[in-house]
Amino acid sequence: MSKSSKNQSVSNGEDTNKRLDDAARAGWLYYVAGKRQDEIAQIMGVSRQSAQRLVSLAMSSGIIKVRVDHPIARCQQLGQQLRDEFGLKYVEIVPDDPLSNSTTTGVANAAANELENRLKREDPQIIAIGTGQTLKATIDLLPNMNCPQHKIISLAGNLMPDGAATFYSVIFAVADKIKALSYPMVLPVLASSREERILLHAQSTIQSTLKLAQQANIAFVGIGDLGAEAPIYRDGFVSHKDLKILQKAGAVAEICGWVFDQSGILIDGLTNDLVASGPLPSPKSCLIIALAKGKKKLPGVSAAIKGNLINGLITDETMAIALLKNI
Amino acid sequence: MSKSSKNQSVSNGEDTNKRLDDAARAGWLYYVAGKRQDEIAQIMGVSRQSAQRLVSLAMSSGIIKVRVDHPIARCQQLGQQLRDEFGLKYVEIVPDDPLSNSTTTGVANAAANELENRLKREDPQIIAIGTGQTLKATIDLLPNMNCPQHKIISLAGNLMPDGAATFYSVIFAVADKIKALSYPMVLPVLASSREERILLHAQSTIQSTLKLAQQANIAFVGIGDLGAEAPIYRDGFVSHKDLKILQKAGAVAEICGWVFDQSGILIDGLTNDLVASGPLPSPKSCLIIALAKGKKKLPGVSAAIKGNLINGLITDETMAIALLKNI
DNA sequence: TATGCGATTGGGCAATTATCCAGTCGAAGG
DNA sequence: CCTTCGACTGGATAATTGCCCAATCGCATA
Repeated sequence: MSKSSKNQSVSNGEDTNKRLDDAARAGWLYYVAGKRQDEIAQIMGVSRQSAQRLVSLAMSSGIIKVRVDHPIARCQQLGQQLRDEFGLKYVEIVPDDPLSNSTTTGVANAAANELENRLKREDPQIIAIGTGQTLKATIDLLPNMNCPQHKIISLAGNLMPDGAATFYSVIFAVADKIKALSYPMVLPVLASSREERILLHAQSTIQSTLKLAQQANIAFVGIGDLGAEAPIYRDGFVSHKDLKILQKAGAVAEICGWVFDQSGILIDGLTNDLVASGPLPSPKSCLIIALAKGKKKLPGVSAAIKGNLINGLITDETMAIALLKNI
Repeated sequence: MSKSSKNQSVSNGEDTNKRLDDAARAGWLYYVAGKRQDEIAQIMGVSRQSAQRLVSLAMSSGIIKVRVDHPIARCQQLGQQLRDEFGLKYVEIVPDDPLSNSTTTGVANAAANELENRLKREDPQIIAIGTGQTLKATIDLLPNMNCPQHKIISLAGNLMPDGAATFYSVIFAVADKIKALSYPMVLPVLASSREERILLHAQSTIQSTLKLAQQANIAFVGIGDLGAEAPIYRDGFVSHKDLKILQKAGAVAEICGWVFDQSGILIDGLTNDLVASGPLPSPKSCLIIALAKGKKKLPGVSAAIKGNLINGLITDETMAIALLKNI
């Protein structure tokens, strides 16, 4: 396993490996063995500052994974209430973080945890993945694994309107990390016309990916709001004009590009006619977990639950409380 | 972040829960959300010192679990060499810790990790557990889980010679933590005579436990040295005189009370005639992982491998290197 | 060989965290 | 009602960690 890998770059490769190796060792000594940084420096024969840098690198490069193994009562209770109230199959609530406005911390960790659990299963799983910031953060938190028995399916198109492959990395990163078969959707998020969509979907590779997506056991999706800063607008998938039209039509959010109203009903006739993603998996056969944090997503989450678009949720306390208040 | 933390009063349950809950939240904010302790203090409405205490409690009480997700090259390589050289099925090497003489750090973590992986499986596992300090530390590191599908079998007697239940806690603690069926061996480690052993083993509950132990899929055992500070002597299971006799007879170590010589061959006729533990599971059907760290255990580990008593090993770099040198 | 450039290093110091300690609170008991 | 005891608190302070910066190193290029 640890053979000297073919050097990819003259200056990097070997060197970077060595450094990460040292970082891992330093991180181990610090977090597992409980050494102080100056002790680590002594053990590893470097200066204290270098030891500090290694420990810090270990943490920031994700070598060190931390999890909290305690049912935080309030979160547990909120989760149970949500399950009961809305008939959700899976709910995970993470603690609030009032001083931060990150929309991923915590939620991404919890999602990575659940995803990892799935991946540890021996029976082959078909795992569908949407796109978005939170999903990206989730994958970043995933450890390296070896799971050739599973299949990872991209649920949404991965291309930017100009053909660039920005979000590509989500599905590729995950496949790379866990050594599973991956099925990306090499498509734009929205086709430029109904005809194009038909053409795109006629491709045999896309056909089989779409088919697999319908058989997914579990799906992780983000929920995009449709406010002024809507991700699909900000990322250039829909024009400002189209965004306004969607808002007028009562659209509150989207999942994998599928736009829906406050009752969770897909809005026909507008951008939904162009969405290149396949239909969302059926909540009857698939656990569809939405990752959502932040006030802006409340209407979307609420609607997605009402419309039975999702049957699982990972969010934070504030959202949980708001959902329960809205009943 | 090493010393202190001993306040484990047996007082008010409700109160302790609340405190642990707060600790979990503080730990989450600190390690997952990356807040500073004064921010946590502000968020949770306590003084900075109290926040510090909560974070510290979260860590020392094991609510916070840390793992290193990186193949440390040197350890990987040593592990592979050991697998190849001795035909072991499972080897895990943890980094050295030259400044500490703990015999559990690292090894216990790695064992807890492997055990946890097993427990996450859905197909029912029969998991056998020996006794000893390292096993105890391993269980302490295990998170709470819910695995009613598995069975946990105690491999060795759990009673002190005077009937006290000192090591009881290992098997009970594990069963409690993971909600699995547990089969303790309510026996002394050594019977006082051959006749007593027959009597003890005739009990139907013991019978079924012994039978289950033979069907184990995986076993975690410690290796006890038989030097002047031999655990089975120190803990009062054998007298000083018997220890001397065993040493004279060429005994180098014991697993679950079964004493063997430097070739890993069980020594007949002495204390082995009194061992209340059932026979060790067969390495043909069971993955028997020994947990061993520390120079004193080298002869024992080497012998156990030679005699095919074990087919798995979790140890540290020093031991690994020493084993490879001994070939 | 000299030179430029980016990465790395360790000193110095600020920020953060850990611990000491005396005072307070509350429960248990006289 | 008072005392004792143990746990908890916050102020003060020590210990540890994080970061800036100038010096240096490694290396590719002129």
